[in-house]
Amino acid sequence: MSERYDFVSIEARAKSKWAPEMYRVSEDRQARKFYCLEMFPYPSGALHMGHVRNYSIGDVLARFLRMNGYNVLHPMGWDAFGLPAENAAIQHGTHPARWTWSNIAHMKSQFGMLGTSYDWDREVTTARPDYYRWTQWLFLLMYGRGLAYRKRAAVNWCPKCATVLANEQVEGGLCWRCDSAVGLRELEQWFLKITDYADRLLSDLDRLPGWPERVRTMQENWIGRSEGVELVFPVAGTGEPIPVFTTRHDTVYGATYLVLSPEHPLVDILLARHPDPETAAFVRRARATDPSRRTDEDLVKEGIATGARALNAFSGEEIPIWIGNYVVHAYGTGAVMGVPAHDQRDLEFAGKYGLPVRVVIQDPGHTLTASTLREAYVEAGTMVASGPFTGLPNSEGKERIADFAEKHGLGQRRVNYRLRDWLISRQRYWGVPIPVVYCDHCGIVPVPEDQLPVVLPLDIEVAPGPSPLAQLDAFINTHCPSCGGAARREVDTMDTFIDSSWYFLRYCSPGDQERAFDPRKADYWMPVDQYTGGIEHAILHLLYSRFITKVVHDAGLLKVDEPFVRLLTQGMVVHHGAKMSKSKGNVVSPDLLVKQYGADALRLLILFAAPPEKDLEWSEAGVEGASRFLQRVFRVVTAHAEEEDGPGSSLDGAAEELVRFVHRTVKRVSEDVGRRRSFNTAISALMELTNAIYRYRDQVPRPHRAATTEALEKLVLMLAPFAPHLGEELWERLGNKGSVHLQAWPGYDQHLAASGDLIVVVQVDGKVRERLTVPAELGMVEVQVLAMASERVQAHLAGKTIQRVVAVPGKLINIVTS
RNA sequence: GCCGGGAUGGCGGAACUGGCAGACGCAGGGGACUUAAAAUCCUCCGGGUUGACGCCCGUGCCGGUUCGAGUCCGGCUCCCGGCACCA
Repeated sequence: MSERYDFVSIEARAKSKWAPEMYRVSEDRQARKFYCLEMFPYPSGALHMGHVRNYSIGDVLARFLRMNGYNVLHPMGWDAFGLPAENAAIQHGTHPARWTWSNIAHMKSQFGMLGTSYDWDREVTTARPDYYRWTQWLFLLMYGRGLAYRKRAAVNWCPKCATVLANEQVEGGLCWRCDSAVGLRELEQWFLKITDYADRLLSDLDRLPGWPERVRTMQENWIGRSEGVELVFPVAGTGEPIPVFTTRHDTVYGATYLVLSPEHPLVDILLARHPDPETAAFVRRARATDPSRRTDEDLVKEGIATGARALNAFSGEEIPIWIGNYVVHAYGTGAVMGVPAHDQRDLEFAGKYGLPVRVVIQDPGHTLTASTLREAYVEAGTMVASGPFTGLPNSEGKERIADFAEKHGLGQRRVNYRLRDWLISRQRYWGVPIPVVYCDHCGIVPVPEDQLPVVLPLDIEVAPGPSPLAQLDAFINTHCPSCGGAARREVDTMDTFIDSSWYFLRYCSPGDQERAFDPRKADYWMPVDQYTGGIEHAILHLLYSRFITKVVHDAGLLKVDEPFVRLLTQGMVVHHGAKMSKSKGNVVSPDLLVKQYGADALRLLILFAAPPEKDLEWSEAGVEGASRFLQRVFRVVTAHAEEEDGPGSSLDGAAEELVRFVHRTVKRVSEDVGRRRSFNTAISALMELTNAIYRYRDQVPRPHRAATTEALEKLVLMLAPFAPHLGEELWERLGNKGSVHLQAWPGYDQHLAASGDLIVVVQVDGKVRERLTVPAELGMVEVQVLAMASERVQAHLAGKTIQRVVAVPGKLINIVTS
């Protein structure tokens, strides 16, 4: 009666064997370092399947690289500030801190359950003063470098979260967290000048070949660089300059009007000069439209003439100035020139309001006429009706007009970005206090570094409505660090994305009391060699982290200026075709699965079922398959271990073939996990090896002892990163001492892996007609002779003339007939 | 509209540099063991055709390059993701 695979006791035994110091690391300049990082979780309550996937990937890599001799930094922590804690506090009458700490405790125990290999000595928690003190320090660093500033602006406001949001956190006009429609509010808020870094954030994407194309493209789109010219149109009569940004300055002779955004400062000036109730009403209405509807495609393009005119210095004409609801104030200069013939939007606008259309770029194919133009012509062509530039190809005209504008003070070349500065103020309690006080005498005064942290008071009541900080006099009232007089503290907290945009630096020296991170240690560990996390952070967290890293680099505190060398964005875990969520009722609990099948089976399945970057459709049957495989491994190792020791039968052909198979598998798995990060194929290779071992043992009366031991030991070593508990158990049962996770990754003999019999395909005219099993050492000339001798091949060659023979060594022979 | 990614058996997927399409697993059919079941093992499993050996077709669609295309090129269709009155 053979023993069954009892994962409950095996996993408990393995865990009891693992000491915390097993994965503890320090800087070792002799060893090759590897920083293996997974996005730390928000402590929302419990780990879900998405987490299991994320952290299984990271754990396999960390264990694999450790076995390969790397000094692996593999830390974990908690992105612990955030709104859900406040909402939970309101709902359940608890405190955000208590809710957060208890979630962390539970989730940490779940990590233990999964058997992940973290250096827990490096645990960071963003909501603890020993961490957020340095988040505040980072803010001061940026303030000192002119990268943090306060500005009154119309900002995104989520009514449900009762706070403002950064542009990146508004998705299609809706709040990224709660999907409420976002409105606009005119508020004075703190911003970080990420736009100063727009160019570098864009161009340095080229230095990230280890990132998925998809993510780089998304960041590229988000930054939205466009090259053009800012042309100045003076107001006729008064001469006030109206700069407009355009990428089509080659069409400037076709500009027949200007359009200002409703928020443009000149609008109020012109209105004051020529009061008109209709225009005033239009402006009021346009300004009140919230941003979610403003960028709506269905928004009707509307405008109104101001009556004022501006000079088109190129054509010498005076053209009307309009106000239009479709002009985005925050982009460019908030004013555009209207060229109906060569811009679809302008053509529609001109059509609606009877503005003149003038063709200035001619289609080389067929001649365009302004009166019959139904679609704007936006392709390349020859410039016409464009003064001295007439006759030029428009691409050349573009350069000439830009040169001309710069020479005559009519405008300048400019680069514009879609990216906006990062709004970081949040009208919420559970976050990092912005370390600033407001003094009637001195104005905005940053809290000096030696007075950090500005502690978030914990003795508060969280209730719906405004942040409790804003009502807490004991917090608000303070002294000015500069003049000592009475002053008020900033009551807003920081966007929690700041917390997570530098945590990878803190992991390098988590206990440092003197500074955010020790540069010597950070320079050792950074950059993160492999970062794993969800695609949903393609812009948000990943762009912010790149920005902060560059700032810290520029401050001379860090050698690297890109944080993540290689990025793996894992796909979602879906169930019944939809992302798992409580509201859809399709959630599968990892705890339950661990109870039913064990952590090893769960980890194995989640890596086996799909390549890491693809979405994974959850299947209950799959986990049974994974469990079945582990049982097969368990049974064969146990059977072998129980067999009498001894030489077994001699090293015959079958045993030799097994050894070759082992070496081939080690090669495959090493490449799949190491170079390709292809865990699903690595696991399938391990399954094939297991099948081969079974086949061998069935084939011979007494298996060759050494060959079988080698096969099983290597199988167990390679399985260990995926199924760490079973790996540990079986390593011991094979008679080995010490943890399997501290062993060296098995090597393989290149020659052995490439030796043995192989199958060469013989084609006639590209169609497979024969498969020859030949020794790998056999030359292709000999193989060709065998191929020609084949009856089947001969049958297909009957009556044909051989024209040529293509031979691919070790693979195929193709006999081509005429 | 622009940009990026994708489409392979009943299902998840494999085929890495142009060289055996469907590895590995799931589901299913048949069988062995068993009083029976579970577990385990063996076997079949893209379509058509054949008594059989085989032969023909087949990687979203149309065409091309090549001795040879799931893979490369051109043109489409559909799906997913990002951006979008950004001038």
